[in-house]
Amino acid sequence: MARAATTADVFNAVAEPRRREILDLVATEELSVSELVERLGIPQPQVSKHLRVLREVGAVHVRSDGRQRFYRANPEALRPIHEWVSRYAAALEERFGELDAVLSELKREELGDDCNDA
Amino acid sequence: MARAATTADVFNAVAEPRRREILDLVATEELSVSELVERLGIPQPQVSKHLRVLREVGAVHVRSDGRQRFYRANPEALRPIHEWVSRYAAALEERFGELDAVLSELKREELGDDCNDA
DNA sequence: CCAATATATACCGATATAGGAATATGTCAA
DNA sequence: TTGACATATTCCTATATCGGTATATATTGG
Repeated sequence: MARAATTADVFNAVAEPRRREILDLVATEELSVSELVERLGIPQPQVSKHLRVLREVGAVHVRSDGRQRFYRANPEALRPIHEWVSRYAAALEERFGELDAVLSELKREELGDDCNDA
Repeated sequence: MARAATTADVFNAVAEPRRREILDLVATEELSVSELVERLGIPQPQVSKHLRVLREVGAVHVRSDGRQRFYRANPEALRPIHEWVSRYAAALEERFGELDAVLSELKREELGDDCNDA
């Protein structure tokens, strides 16, 4: 067996930097394929193919208007990623806390090291 | 060019479910390869290969003790994912808010619909 | 109907897998 | 040294890409 399909789940879908870029572009506003092509600076077929992957994992919604198709991000599809990584978020923030502790320690030492067990 | 290497970045590394499973296992406690093999129920070479990928993106730390190697997760490596998906977290939580609103609405209707603009 | 526009799909080539089996490396013990 | 144990690496095959090019499928306007 080879690697899992990019359409297997949203983790695989957004492992591709271009697709994250596309999601970021359509996160706040609806964009047509042409507009995406223009902003990304890559050939239209590639954009369509990336959009297909994003569609198949539900990461984008499409609205047809004439011959244009407007895409927008569907953050709900990112929930599995958010939930998974959130289990580590505490540790990440704890690390910030540790950093703060270290900095405080350094600052205390800097102010005067005559405070050790004296 | 084919797909990006799994070792290219942490997004690709954790796109593989087994590797997320491994990270989850070593998130709270240090585990040897044998213990991982036992808990995952997959052949040892595969575990070692997954661990190698996780190592190469810095997602795990290793400690050698005799002939054993103990692995533990390094949440810091997940920060890019956390930061990226956090930009969508607001939308996700907003949706929770919407859901709450809908539920409240349903509950209010259930309690008595004679309260509408009366 | 025909042409032009907007988008999607098909085909091709190169590559990086993931899984399985076998083997290599490293470490302890007798 | 020899053997057993723990782990890493190598070789193999099948597959699912991703990029590029060409083409198919709407949809609109004249």
